[in-house]
Amino acid sequence: MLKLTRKVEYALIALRHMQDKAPELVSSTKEIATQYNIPLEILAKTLQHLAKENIIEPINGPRGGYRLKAQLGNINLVEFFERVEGPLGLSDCFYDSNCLQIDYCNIRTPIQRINANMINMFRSMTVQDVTS
Amino acid sequence: MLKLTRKVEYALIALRHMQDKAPELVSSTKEIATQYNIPLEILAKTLQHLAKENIIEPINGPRGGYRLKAQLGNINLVEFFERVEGPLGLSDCFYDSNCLQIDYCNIRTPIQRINANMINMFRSMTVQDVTS
DNA sequence: ATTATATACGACAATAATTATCGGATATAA
DNA sequence: TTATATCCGATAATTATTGTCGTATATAAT
Ligand code: SF4
Ligand code: SF4
Repeated sequence: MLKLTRKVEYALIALRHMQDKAPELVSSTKEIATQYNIPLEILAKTLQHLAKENIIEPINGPRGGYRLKAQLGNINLVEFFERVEGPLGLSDCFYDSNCLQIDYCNIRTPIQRINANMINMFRSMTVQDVTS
Repeated sequence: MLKLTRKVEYALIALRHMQDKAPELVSSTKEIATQYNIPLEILAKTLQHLAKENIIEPINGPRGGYRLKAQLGNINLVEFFERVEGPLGLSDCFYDSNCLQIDYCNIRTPIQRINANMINMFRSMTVQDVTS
């Protein structure tokens, strides 16, 4: 409960890896997968996803890879999580309404309050807070 | 990602239900399951669990059920989540160490910092904040 | 041009976590 | 004695997450 997914962790590991280099240098999927012991194919998908989101920039061909494109300090963690994993919330009912209890639920309002606290907390941090 | 489990939600719904009654009145599993449209057997397990944790008190036999035993204002949400669902953390490595990346991970420290923020936030609220 | 290396991407498979069900026991008030 | 309720282990179903495979495309180096 309340855990990050591996995909988010892999993304953060990769971003920090790129951040640690001079900005013009590229990092290949294989290089990152090897260094951090991450399954190559999954990391590849994750990086493709980050590229589609314009967070990193792909360089095709041999000696290719990715390098940072976005300013990590401008992406707060809520935005980042949602761009990587989709909608965020302590309960489904905040972005989807097929909860069987939704019409009778007596905790929805208080949970929403707590959810707002959590969202605010993550929004107060940026990806850079993880990669530095 | 970052969602509560149904079990936790069912527990909170039930606790709020009990809290809304005079303290000496009992609530049966069936009564709660019906009113909130929760699968009976799952709710039963959940309430048995809460009883073992001394959060509610079981009354056996016909006209039985449960009533509140603990002071909900004394149980913070971290404690509650952990008593209902086990150890809490944004990543496994804070309570378990079979993460394949653990020896190479470059984000463990910052994630731990963020985890601490999250834990502090949940610790600053009590079950009563949900049930009132 | 050819080759080797790298990303791109859809479809699929395996695993793990969560959620739900079943069967039969014990306690007790009426 | 009976009906109602909790108790509890075992198991099944479902869903979410995580991982794999095959093939296509791009491009730098030779
Ligand atoms: S309606 Fe209530 S039970 Fe359903 S997801 Fe929202 S908070 Fe949870
Ligand atoms: S070691 Fe790193 S990758 Fe593994 S669980 Fe901890 S933070 Fe996540």
